[in-house]
Amino acid sequence: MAKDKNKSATTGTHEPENSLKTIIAHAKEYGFVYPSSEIYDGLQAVYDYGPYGVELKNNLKQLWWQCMTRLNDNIVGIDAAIFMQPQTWKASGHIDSFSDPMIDNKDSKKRYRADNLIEDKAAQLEEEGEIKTAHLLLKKMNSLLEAEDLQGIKDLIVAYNITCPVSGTANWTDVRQFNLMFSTQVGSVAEDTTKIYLRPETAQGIFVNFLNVQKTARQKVPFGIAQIGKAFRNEIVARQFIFRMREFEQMEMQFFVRPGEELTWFDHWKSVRMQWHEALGIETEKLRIHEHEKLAHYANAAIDIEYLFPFGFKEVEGVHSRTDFDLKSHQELSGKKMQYFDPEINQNYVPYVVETSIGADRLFLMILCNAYTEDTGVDAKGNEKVRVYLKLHPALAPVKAAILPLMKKDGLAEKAHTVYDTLKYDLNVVYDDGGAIGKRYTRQDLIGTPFCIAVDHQTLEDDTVTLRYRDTTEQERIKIAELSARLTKETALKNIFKKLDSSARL
RNA sequence: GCGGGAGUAGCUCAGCUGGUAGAGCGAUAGCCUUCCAAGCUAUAGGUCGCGAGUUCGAACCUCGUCUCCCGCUCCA
Repeated sequence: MAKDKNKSATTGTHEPENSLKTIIAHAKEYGFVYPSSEIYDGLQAVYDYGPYGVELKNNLKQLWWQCMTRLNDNIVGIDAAIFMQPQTWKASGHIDSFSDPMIDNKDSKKRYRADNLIEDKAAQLEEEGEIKTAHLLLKKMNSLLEAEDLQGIKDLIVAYNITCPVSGTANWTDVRQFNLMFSTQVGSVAEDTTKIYLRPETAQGIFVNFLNVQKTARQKVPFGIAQIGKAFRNEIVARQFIFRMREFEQMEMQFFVRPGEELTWFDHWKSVRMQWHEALGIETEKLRIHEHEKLAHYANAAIDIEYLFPFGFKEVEGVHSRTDFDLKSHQELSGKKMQYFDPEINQNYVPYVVETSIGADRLFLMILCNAYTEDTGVDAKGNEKVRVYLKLHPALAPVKAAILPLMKKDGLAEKAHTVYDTLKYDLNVVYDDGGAIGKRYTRQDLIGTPFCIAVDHQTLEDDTVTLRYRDTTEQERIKIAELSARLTKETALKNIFKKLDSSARL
């Protein structure tokens, strides 16, 4: 990309609008997202939220939480621990499927699961009539896998002259274990420790609590459990800013239904969640549904809701029909019944589960990308300039209003402080009297503050102020006494979720 | 993991064939100013990503390393 030597932060033309670089730079410059431990060069795929970032993220979480638990009287929340008894991950399949021996071919640059390569070779040998050799190979492989002897597996691949299907060569790297779960240990004495994992998804905390919640919240199937919490995955390649992080936050809702009714509910949640994204103000053209062709081991139907990020359509939320896989395997491994007695049909069963799972960080990124706006106009001197602002829904904006005295003198600052004081109990507002008022308006535009309140000389006479709208920069005069009610109304989360009718009853 | 590109002040960048760092903007304080990054004055800020090496001398050359971006790969 050609560099423009005359570009500056204020005149604006730089990377194409909405390029990921622009978003990252804006997020860092204006206090939304910083690289983690940046003074030490950061840590790959880990980020921290700054003062405005955390406000925006909290607003998003709150919106999701209220849409789930308030709009649906049969959805309740929990907050489960990040650490769980390790058996949990055995039952969920994460220990088996999240840890694979991988090998790369140096010529074709292709990566394979080492065990798959060997199995393919065995199948080929069998076809060629070398049944004994094939069985011996598999036997060797299994004992090596059990012993976690990665070098042995590499040796086996070399010994049997297994080649890359693409390049045809046997120029392999070493076999490496890619364990996608982070582990640590409980217990302070080294010999006495137990290996535990940082949860790779929040869902299992819901499943293991299924009966606790059902009984104590006196819920009847169908009902749902919602949770917001951190999850951790040791991604091999984690990139694209906060899109794929090693530590991330999920907002999941597991909806328990009668067996056989799961696909109806799956369709229900699919459309409810899609409506939710539209209610946030995302244009329909930037959203799409991706149907899964290859289903995960636990699912019998699955879709992703994708958003058109600067780097293409990518998943923001998943809706999965997880069948009774999770509850059933917990039932088997723990020996505890994970069943519900349904009085309507007089039957005991393991409920089926429909899951909605959205990444809070991905949602945040979607909202940020979608809000970032560059308008070209002219400045006070008549030069062309680019006005950058975040077109955030007022209910989501980190700061709801800024109170700005036109000047510091003539008692305007003092008056503005009293306006600030009347609003601070109801809303996240800021006071700013530094520099010219135009600069202060711009500062607020850059962080997406929907309203600016200017205190001028007329205010001293009649107790009115001007209310400036971020998107149009237009102003209206309003009585100070009416401000609180007006702003509270305009910035209420209710404005978003009252558009939704997601009642989870059919 | 592979290939390509990048890293100098908060931001955007300049810094010639090696000679111990600059600009604009921003920030802060004051003055001025009744409304969209205005003006004047002053102040703060950088072991040139980090570590080695070559050299009398390294932001600049060499090697290593970390981080980020783009493409592929992988992954939910």
